[in-house]
Amino acid sequence: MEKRVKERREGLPELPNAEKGKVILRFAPNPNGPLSFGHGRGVVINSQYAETYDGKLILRFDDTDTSRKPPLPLAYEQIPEEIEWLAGFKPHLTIMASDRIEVYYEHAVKMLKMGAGYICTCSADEFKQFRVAKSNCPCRDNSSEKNMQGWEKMLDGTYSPGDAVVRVKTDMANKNPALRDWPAFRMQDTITNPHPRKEIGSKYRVWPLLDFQSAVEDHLQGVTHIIRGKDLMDSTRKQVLLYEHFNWEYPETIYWGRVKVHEFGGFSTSEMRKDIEAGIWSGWDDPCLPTMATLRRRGIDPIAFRDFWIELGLTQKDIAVPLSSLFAHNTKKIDATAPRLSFVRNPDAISVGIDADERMSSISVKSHPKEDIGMRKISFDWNERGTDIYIENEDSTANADIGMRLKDWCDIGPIAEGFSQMTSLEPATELAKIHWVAKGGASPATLMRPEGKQLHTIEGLLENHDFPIGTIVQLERVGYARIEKDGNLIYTHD
RNA sequence: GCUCGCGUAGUGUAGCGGUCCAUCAUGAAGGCCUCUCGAGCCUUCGACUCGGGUUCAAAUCCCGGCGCGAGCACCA
Repeated sequence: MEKRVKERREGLPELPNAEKGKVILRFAPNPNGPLSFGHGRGVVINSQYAETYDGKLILRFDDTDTSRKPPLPLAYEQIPEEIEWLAGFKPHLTIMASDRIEVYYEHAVKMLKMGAGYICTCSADEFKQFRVAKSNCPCRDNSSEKNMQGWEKMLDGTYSPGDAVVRVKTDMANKNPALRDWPAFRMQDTITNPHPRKEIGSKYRVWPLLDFQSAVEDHLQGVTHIIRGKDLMDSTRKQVLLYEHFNWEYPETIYWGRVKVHEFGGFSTSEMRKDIEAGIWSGWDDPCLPTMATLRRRGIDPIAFRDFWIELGLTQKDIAVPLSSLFAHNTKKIDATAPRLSFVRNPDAISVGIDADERMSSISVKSHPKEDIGMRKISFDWNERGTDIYIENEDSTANADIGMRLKDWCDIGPIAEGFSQMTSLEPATELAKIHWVAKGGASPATLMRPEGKQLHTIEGLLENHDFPIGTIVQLERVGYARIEKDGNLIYTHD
């Protein structure tokens, strides 16, 4: 009997009805902040499919809410960079919804003239009653002339925000309440809350809602496949009803479920923005925040982040993943190129006694135990008794009675009054191997280590080095860390 | 309340009627290797939400229950 090994599908599943070279995908974030951890999924999945099918990826800024989720100017610049970092290429086309308001207006007018939509002057509460009761609101019977008059009143400011909306006619008896005559346009007070893009500012009073804007734009751009969260399933259903009015064909749509990262409970872009402005966080790349900027800063490899998302796949299950899953991917990417370096926390000065004939001016240590990525040199200053080093307090107390192995150098005997005699250059296997730095060969540095919403700042002595800013190193017996601009360290992961 | 969706080892996934006493990764435990508590290698552990039905045959199809999540915003 032979055991058959079943073929296991690798990577993402095939896209339905996808023809190589003709696939058009889009990634449509709200630029109310730079990209978050969760946006990574949209970037990775869409860009991966674009590559696989030799298709196009459109970046669309859905910036149509000027008051609740106002766009952040910085985001328009940072998001494209973040996409390029993660996807490995620039979007083939970038669109801003705020540039396309008049196009949406044309479609609104078309819809009103067709009798497929109407101006509704009911309040949100009033309409809710109709929605619950499955009955038509009085505005539903407006003639198209009356609707056009209403539309003009919205545009010219006769109406104020809250007075009127444009609704898409579906069916008030639709068994899914979410689909009943849904709103397509509302008014916004752009005098009080101008759109942050200067060229838009207070130019428009009437703004499309996502379901309308996105639906029209997807059609106009020839989007063939929409990949979105399953919380948008009803959005798809609303849009399909709109497409039927226009006689358009809706793109293939694929959904993913909700992802929660254990370590990051309860962060939203709006909340982060508020807290950054309040000074709670140092910026969008604060070590504690679940943003792509922070991931980059902490030394997460973009390929590892891609692998992480691709492994999660495209299921509609709601999942909760630990950050360690991403870290496992990252270790695979960075370990081979991460130079080893010693970082001594809670340093204890130890004087090491060495006979004069065994003193060398320096030793050379491999930067990586397996890979050939160079050597580092550790120099010593000698005095009458020997030389001074620092080791972690925890190590010196734990091993004071028996001595220890100074990794890559020598064994030392028991420590008494800050002094220990070197016993051998060759390692005695029974001794604990600890890391250390030479007195003149290290400089004070801090290691920033985020733990949930807490940032721990660990002081220590970092072995001297000449690695450039941004190098990801492995601190012996501590973990991976990235060298920051000021020479300090930010913790990557274990 | 109405509507929609999901439910495979601790976690995440593959499988989607027989080749499944169910894949792979991660995790945990043990071992090997190694001058790091890192990497690598090996072994082990561990799952089809429940109940009916259809069928010669169900993780896979159907119905119901249960659990979880989402939508019903003049947010995206």
